[in-house]
Amino acid sequence: MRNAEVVAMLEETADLIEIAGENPFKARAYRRAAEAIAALQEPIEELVRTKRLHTVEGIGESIARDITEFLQRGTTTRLEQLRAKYPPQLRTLLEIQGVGPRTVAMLYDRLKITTVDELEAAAKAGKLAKLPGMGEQKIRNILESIQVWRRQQERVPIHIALSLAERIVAALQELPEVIAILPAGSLRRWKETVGDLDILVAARNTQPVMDKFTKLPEVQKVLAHGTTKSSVLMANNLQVDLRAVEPESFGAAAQYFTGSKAHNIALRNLALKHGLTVNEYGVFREATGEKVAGETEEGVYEALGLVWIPPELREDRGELEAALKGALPRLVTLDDIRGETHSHTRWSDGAATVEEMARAAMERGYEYIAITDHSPPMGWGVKPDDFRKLIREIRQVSDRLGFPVLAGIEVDIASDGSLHMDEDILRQLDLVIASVHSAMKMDMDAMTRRILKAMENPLVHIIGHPTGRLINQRPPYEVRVDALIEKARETGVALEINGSPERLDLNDEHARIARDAGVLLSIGTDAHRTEHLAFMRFGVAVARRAWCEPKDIVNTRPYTELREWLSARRR
DNA sequence: GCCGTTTTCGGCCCGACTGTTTTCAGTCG
Ligand SMILES: Nc1nc2c(ncn2[C@H]2C[C@H](O)[C@@H](COP(=O)(O)OP(=O)(O)OP(=O)(O)O)O2)c(=O)[nH]1
Ligand SMILES: [Mg+2]
Ligand SMILES: [Mg+2]
Ligand SMILES: [Zn+2]
Repeated sequence: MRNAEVVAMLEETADLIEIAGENPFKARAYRRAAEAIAALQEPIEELVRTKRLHTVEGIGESIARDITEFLQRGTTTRLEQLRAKYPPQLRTLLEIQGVGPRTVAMLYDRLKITTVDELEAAAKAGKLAKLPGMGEQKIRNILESIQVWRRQQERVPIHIALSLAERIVAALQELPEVIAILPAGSLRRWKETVGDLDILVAARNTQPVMDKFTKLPEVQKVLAHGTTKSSVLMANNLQVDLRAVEPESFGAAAQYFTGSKAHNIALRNLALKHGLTVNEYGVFREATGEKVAGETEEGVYEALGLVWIPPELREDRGELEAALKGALPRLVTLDDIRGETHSHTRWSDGAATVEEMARAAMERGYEYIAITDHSPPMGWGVKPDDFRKLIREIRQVSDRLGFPVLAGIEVDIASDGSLHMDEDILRQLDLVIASVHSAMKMDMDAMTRRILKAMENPLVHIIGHPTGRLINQRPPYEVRVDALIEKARETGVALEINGSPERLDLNDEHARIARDAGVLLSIGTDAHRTEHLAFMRFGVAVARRAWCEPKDIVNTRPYTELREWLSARRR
């Protein structure tokens, strides 16, 4: 599958078109095509082979020709011509805040600057001052932006972003002018990582809010400071954008600031078809300018003939079409979750006892919890003899508490696809999660075969964290997720949405494909301490972004139904 | 470059902030 390469080619083409100063709509066309292919689940080669490239929205004759040529010779004539004019390493300069395609082109045309270091040197040597439109302030800003660029950090995982946002919201809440606050952007959409924090406030008098926001104690640098919008860089190098509107526009502003950008553009295009125009202040009739909505988000969507769309779905992946037809899914909620399917205790690498985990589950209002400690060969795995004792303890605790505690295991899948635990023990267990923890550097076919073999084992109920990725730390191991999904459909084995915020595995996109295939999913927190049971909200968020309804999630089922599913696998 | 319940040509989301501009281009959300 060469989709990622094609996406990179199209993005480079788009960037270089902009730098070259060609029609910006052409650049947008290339960018839209890149997005469409990034969202594609099928290998692009297959689309080319079966002559279906044109069926992809945003791919016409020229881009189809580019893609075909790229797959044959690894580059395109279009790209070669652009590269001859502007070297591709110029694209790095675009990462510097405030430096866009026009500036990059001028820096190259006039000074042959191609790297950040050269730009810095030229600025310090006073060479930029000769350029048109380059005043002292602009040069100072570029130098400062280069420093920020050098410290630039990766995208922030959602659980960290949530707590940072809470602190800022609390500070803004103190301001007397603030009537309402809403953390928006990718955070409100529950994306797994966020690039910045986007916070919306309602206020009658917005200027003092902006003034006080830019003077918050943790602010390292003020990037912009206007009457309705400001941006700051916090001490931890996280950017925070604040937008303020009057209460009459709060709904429209919430819609705008929640995004995504692609959703906004699609929504605004839909409005135009109805003679309406949408901005962050409201929905207006194009002809008269009359305002028809804006105070609430529901009102904005309603004015366009849509039902309100949950933020998690706002990615322009079919949600507008579904909302038009009134066919949005009834997304699963935290309240729908009836129990925990993946947890650890001191018997392996957890911090709590079986009883503590069970009591914590009861406190959450669950109907059941499965204790699923590790198997060998991990050093902390429970050895077969100890596992018999662990099972006894689980039964005793369950009896004592009068609360269903399932005896489970997270068994390691060996390189050959066999399970690292005695079969007689697996038979005694109520719930078996099988997952990969070792020998992750296998080639794609071998890894896929390994997991498929485990799925064919009738003792296995769930495949845990199916791709093994750790957010910002480790890429997924190479595996054909579509093959796992197909096998899950065939066998009835559930795939896990691991809700541990460093994993979130399956991710939203894979979980959506699984759901569309009718595959059952299990949301487990992989709790290693009692507090980790609260990670369930992150797992639910992934499921919601995957369009999952309660019926798609096995642990929305009541205890008896869960037991029926578990034993049905064994027959 | 793409696309079509108004179009095969003429649009393409829409607005805030900044710096250097004397009326707005560039960049970003
Ligand atoms: N209409 C419109 N809205 C935009 C545009 N760019 C950004 N927005 C809106 C939608 C975004 O969700 C919101 C915040 O912008 P961000 O750049 O912070 O993006 P977002 O938070 O979605 O993703 P992030 O995790 O920050 O990369 O502003 C745009 O070009 N047009
Ligand atoms: Mg954002
Ligand atoms: Mg932002
Ligand atoms: Zn685990």
